[in-house]
Amino acid sequence: MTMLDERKAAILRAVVEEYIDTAQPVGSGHVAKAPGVDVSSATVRNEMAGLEAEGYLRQPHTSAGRVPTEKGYRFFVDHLRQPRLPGRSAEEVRDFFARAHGEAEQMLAETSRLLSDLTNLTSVVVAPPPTEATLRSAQLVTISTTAAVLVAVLSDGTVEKHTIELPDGTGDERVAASTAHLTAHLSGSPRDALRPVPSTGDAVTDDLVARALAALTGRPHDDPEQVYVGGTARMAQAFDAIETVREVLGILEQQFVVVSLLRDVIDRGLHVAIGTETGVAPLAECALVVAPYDIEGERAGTIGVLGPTRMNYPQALAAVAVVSNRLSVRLTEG
Amino acid sequence: MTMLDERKAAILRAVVEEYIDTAQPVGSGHVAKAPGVDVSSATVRNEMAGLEAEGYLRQPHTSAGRVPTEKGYRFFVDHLRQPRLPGRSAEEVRDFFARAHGEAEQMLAETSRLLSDLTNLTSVVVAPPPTEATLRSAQLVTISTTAAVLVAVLSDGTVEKHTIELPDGTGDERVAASTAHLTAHLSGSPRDALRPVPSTGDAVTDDLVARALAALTGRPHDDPEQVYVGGTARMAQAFDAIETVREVLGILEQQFVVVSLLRDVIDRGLHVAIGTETGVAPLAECALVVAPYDIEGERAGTIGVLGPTRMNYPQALAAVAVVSNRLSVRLTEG
DNA sequence: GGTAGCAGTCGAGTGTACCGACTGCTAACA
DNA sequence: TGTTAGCAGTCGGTACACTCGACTGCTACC
Repeated sequence: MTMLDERKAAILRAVVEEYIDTAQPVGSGHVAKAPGVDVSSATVRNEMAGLEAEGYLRQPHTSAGRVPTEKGYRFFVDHLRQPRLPGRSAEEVRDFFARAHGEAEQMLAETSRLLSDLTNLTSVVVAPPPTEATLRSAQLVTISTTAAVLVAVLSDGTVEKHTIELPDGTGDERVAASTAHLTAHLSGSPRDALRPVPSTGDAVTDDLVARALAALTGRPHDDPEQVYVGGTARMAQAFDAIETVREVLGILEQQFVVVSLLRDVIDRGLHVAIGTETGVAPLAECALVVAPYDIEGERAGTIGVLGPTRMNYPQALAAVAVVSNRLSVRLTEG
Repeated sequence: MTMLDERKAAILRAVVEEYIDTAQPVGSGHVAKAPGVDVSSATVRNEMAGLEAEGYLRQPHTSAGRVPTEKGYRFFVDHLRQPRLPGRSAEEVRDFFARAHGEAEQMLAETSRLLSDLTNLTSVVVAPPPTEATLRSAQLVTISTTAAVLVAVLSDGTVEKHTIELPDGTGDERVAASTAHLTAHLSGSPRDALRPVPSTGDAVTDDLVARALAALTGRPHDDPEQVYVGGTARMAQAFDAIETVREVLGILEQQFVVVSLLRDVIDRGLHVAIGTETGVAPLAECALVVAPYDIEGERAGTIGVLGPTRMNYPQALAAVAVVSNRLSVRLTEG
């Protein structure tokens, strides 16, 4: 069922490659000239008819060449031998991670740009979800007579910030007391399961402590997983139907959709989702290449590129794979 | 020179309004029917010929209607009576700021979405530049045996985070000592002019303190002013030339360009920049409506919308004005 | 089983004619 | 003098016919 004889496979590959290159339906004549296909155009025609019957190819109109279907692209990527990144790009990646500096957030944003540059596609980088880290420190800092900032540092190095309104008549000493109290009772606790803290014996201080705790506990619908999208302009060159561009950009603006899209694909064990495989209707003409990255061996986040179904899969797969590897190393080393 | 008699002004206004509405060159017949123009199409033709000679209008082809030039749009916006936001939109803004919650960053990101929704245009929100705030607190928190996080809280409530590598053999007590030392000597100092701190008498601690200070002092090319761009998909409906969309999206991806563009416009004392007035070549077919917002009476950041030159200026001006006002109030109150 | 060649299909490109929406101009009019 | 009606002219857009070229499927032959 999923098997094709050697010759059909070669012909299918030739069609896909040519179509990726030219974006034009490809005819038997071109295929016959392709390397790896050593038969006449007539034979190619016969085989292509078969491939069409089996759903790998499709004819936009009678008397036109063939275009790959989703199934055709799927076969193509499934039978790709492991692709390598061209030397120049590999070097670019190396350079990037050698020069890379700064905090994780910034690195991820720049990684998005890198991916987009490498592949000439739109790129998506999903930051690691809020970890199950433990609290290392919680500090209240007075900002004005009525407000303070609660700064919480987690064991994974992330920092959370919340603005807290000060109860009337809170002096510096009570703020300090609260900080001490919070740190004493909370440090080491898992971020997601903070225990209530005992009373301090002072009502105002208790109030302040409660407010801080509430800020840490109740996280309403903030905390949307952070996602960095880069190279959206490239979407506009990929399609000539402006309507398609609009729809895809619309999807990309909905961070939540993007995040769950990537997660879904990964969860299904895929590296590539083609057209309707993405499960998102407006992306019917797009394909997505993804890879997870790790921090200290643990699944952390996901990176990927999004482009038209007729994108350069070998290049995209190679770029995503290499970048996710390097990124894992970089983030693990710190 | 910049004056037009009453009738010409009415005709120009009619042309601009009709063109904004239909995106089609408008002919004398339509203008003659417009409210406020009570002359025949023949007279309109005569006047339009004049307006064209003076550079307010332009004919795409002989035998086509007229289209406003930049100068035409400029006259139109300069002679707009102060526009009001339609009731429904005003309500939307009110609701938004009533519901608004969370930290400043998140608010700005959501404000960008709001603006884009109100105007159906691409929106840009530039966060306040790093302030001249003073340091309130600097705390080092150990994350692992080799790394710590430096958390600095500024008087304006912002929090800065830097990862610091720990010198070999730094124990908790030295980290604590460093924190104490930094806080003691730096709190109250302006963020941008941190003084060197005296030695602690311990070499390792001094090393650690120096590293923290370096992290605070040396900010290489991080710190690009934060900017939130929303509704880029709407750019794709605004133009039918895909090439234009691509160019504009390309510009919007360069945060630095966007930030300085807005700043330039504000500095020139403008609220609206039309076409080449933006000073950015690829935006020749775009117009930008901007307004600054304040925090406690001080110029803080800028908001704006970007759209085609034939955008709905009254709506855009009203939306930007109202949102910037409300935002100022909201950010000042805290 | 593979191939050459032929008949047939259909999109894309081209030239022509026509229609409609304009304009500028001129002559009449208040 | 300023306004208007009407007319001649321009030109983009659409419809249509036609050709051209790139395909295909099929059949007959090797």
